[in-house]
Amino acid sequence: MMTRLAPVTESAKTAPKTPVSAAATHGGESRLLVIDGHSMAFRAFYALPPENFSTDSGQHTNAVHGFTSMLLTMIRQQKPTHVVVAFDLDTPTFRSLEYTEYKGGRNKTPEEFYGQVDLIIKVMAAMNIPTISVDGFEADDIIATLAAQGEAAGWDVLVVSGDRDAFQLITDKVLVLYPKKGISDIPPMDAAAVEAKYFVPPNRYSDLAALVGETADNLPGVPGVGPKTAAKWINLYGGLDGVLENLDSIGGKVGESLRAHVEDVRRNRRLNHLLRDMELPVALEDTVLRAPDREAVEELFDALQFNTLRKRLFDLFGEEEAADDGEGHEVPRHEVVTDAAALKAWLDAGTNGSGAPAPTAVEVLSERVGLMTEATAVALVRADSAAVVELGTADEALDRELARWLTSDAPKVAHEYKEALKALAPRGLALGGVVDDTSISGYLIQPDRRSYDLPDLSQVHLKVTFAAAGSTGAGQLDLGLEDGAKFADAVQRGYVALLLSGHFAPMLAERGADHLLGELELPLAAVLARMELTGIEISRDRLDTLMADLTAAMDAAQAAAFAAIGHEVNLGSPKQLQQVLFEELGLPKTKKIKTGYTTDAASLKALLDKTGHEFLAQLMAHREASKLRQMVETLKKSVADDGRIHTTYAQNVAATGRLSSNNPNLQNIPVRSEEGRRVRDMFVVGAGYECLLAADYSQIEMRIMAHLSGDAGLIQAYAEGEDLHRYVGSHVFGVAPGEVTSAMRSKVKAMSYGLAYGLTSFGLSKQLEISVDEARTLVKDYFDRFGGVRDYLRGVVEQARIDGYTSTIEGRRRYLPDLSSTDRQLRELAERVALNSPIQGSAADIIKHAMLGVAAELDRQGLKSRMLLQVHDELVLEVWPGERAAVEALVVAQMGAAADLLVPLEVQVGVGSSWNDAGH
DNA sequence: ACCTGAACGTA
DNA sequence: CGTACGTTCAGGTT
Repeated sequence: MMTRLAPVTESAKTAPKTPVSAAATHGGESRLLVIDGHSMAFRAFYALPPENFSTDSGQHTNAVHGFTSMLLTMIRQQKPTHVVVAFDLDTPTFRSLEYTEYKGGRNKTPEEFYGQVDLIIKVMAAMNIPTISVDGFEADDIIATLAAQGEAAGWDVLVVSGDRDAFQLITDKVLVLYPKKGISDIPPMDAAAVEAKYFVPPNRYSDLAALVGETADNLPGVPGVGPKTAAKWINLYGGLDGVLENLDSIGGKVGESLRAHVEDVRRNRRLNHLLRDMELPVALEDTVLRAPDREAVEELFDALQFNTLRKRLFDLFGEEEAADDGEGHEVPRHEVVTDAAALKAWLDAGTNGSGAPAPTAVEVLSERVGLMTEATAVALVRADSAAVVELGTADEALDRELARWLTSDAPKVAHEYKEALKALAPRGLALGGVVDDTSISGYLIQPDRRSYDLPDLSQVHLKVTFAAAGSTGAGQLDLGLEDGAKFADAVQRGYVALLLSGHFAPMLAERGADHLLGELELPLAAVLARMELTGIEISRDRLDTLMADLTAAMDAAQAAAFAAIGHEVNLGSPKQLQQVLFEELGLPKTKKIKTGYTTDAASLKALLDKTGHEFLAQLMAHREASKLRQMVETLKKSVADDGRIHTTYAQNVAATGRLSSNNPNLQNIPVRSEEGRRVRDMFVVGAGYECLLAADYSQIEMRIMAHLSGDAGLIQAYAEGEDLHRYVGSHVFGVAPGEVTSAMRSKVKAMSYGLAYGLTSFGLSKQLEISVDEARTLVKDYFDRFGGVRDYLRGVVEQARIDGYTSTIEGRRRYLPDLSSTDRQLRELAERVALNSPIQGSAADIIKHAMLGVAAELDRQGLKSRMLLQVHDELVLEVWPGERAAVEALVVAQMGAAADLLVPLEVQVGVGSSWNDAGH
């Protein structure tokens, strides 16, 4: 069994950089890297946007760039001694001659891909890496033959392919690197991984594929037979031959199906069998990894405009580039530190330098324990050396030394600091002195990215593609990598975080965002970690009762709905509902959507009012009950062993600066409906505590609007403590405050909030069910009275167009390039975003400050009460007996003082034994 | 196995 | 044709 997937040295302190050519010649073991050229070129093509990679002459190079980058990463990580790339030809193969539809039905090759394979072959030639293609055969056969030859010679073989047929090659000596997505995530598949995924050993994979079929190759399998059924048969009869011999003993519909398609299966098996005994034009020994042809690389990479890749290539092969800036992306080797003295020596070596000590990256390795994670080792990475400390070794001196340093002010860089804290906590370890978390600094620089994974950030900001070697984050497949590979992977991640941190620092400074990172987000991460670890208590009794009630309500509504139309239908399927509502019952059509006509709640309500059809009433009742039931079911599943729910807050998801909550989402627990509030009633005070306390800001977004706009009228209203909507209503409608009717008040309320979202007259008319003209007049009257608001809103968009971004009161930016888009829809959306972001974002800034204040004050006063939840403008705390008054006072004080606005920040507080009771 | 759209809960 | 999210399901595609 080959286990080492990345180089590990235990005593490499003196050799931080190891050119591959040296690695290739020392030691007796040979490692062959075989690459499926076309499939990886395609992966690279789809992983990188073609528009970002082209030469001045217009030749697209995204596939070439991605392929080369992937190859360099592979060579660096896997340290092969031999490398070869196999390509398909366009000519017919023995497979397409037997079965003309083979690989048919594929989409046409995109235009941008043309010519890139030829360029890849040229790059390989310049790198002195042999490429092989053989007329009449596929790359897969070449690969299989090479793997067989390598294995026969006693070598380790790594096959890089995006084609699943390669799985049949896996043995103790042969691993397949199969890209999961793109080219940055290529986990190794070994026999265990194949079995885990397909339930058969690798040598039976082709049997399975023959039964199931392979859409990519246009090979249909047996209808109704998926991997599970196929694996069952194969394991029962000892392979496909056994299955075919026992055709008649397989019963059921699938058995019939199999007998009807047995010829397809035989054909599939013939076609997916890979040849392992081809005559190849290149001998195994000729694939030895040599130094690249420097001149050829220079010339070719000049033409391709590959400057970063050129540097990486020469760094990798140990050739010094002229004027090396010392920033070569070479991951330092690591040592596994096993005693306190060695750890201290390593740590001291990093702090002895003159001037300010350079930060050390801290990457925590962890394993899942139930719903929680627990640290198993810590990787410490500096620019030129790295150390790994395993936890739980029972070496107390080592543990003490590590704990001392982790807690100390020694500057540290992390990626996902909060997760590190949560993993370290169960081992009694803290983490101090963290000066950067690249998942957060990356977010502050560019808050609307989808992902802040290290590979993504690295690709975007450093232009370095690096492949995650294996199990990294939680929830990923643990392929049973040896510790060494995991450590090397963690060191690599730490190293990339270190590079990113250095890259981000000047960007943050330039934006004036240092304080957002250092004084807001990083301290907040520690507060959030504690909240997440604490969780909130759930009442089992209430949960079970509610489940039962909702199930009964759902079933009753479903039965009544079926009775109303005389047959069954999937009430959860919009498609089937459309059929029933608009075709069967012939009800009037609702608003058009992509897939037909909407069946959303508002439309159903309108239809019910119009027609009074019983089905509609029952459908709506069913929707509400099943929705709630599903929510309760999900909550039930996320109750941990301690009887509490531990959500996870994301600090880098909402582009405005808000937190988001997931697993489960505790920021969307119902509150409006009576039934919904029963869900909120399941959240109760924990044993030993006195009550829950909920504190929320009153109208924080409107107050921010008043502050930002400086509108005298709004400021006065808040200063006088008036009912804001009543006050505004009296001015807009020109009546005395006492004469503002509830209809007037709700119109004004809708408009006030709408303005903060970039509401249009059209939208307002829709919401208030008035004419557009009426809405327009309302807006005009509003702005006549509150001109500051109009001027502010207008100014925000203008300024954002000039600057390219909006800012919150703390200087949190959101970039809005679409403000200058020629696409009207995009542009107007960006305008609404520009209106909303400073308001929503400033509210987020404020409550984040409040959380830091509350946490600090609880701590300072030595109280045992604790913060549990944040819901955008609300905090929920668990109060220790006797601390209620003190907690209430400090929460009000800290939330109220979280920002210095032109209007007061009002805080409402409630207490109770459940979250619902504490609300108001 | 993965993705998208519709729907709906919150602020 | 107000903003910001997360989750679920169905239905469609690997």
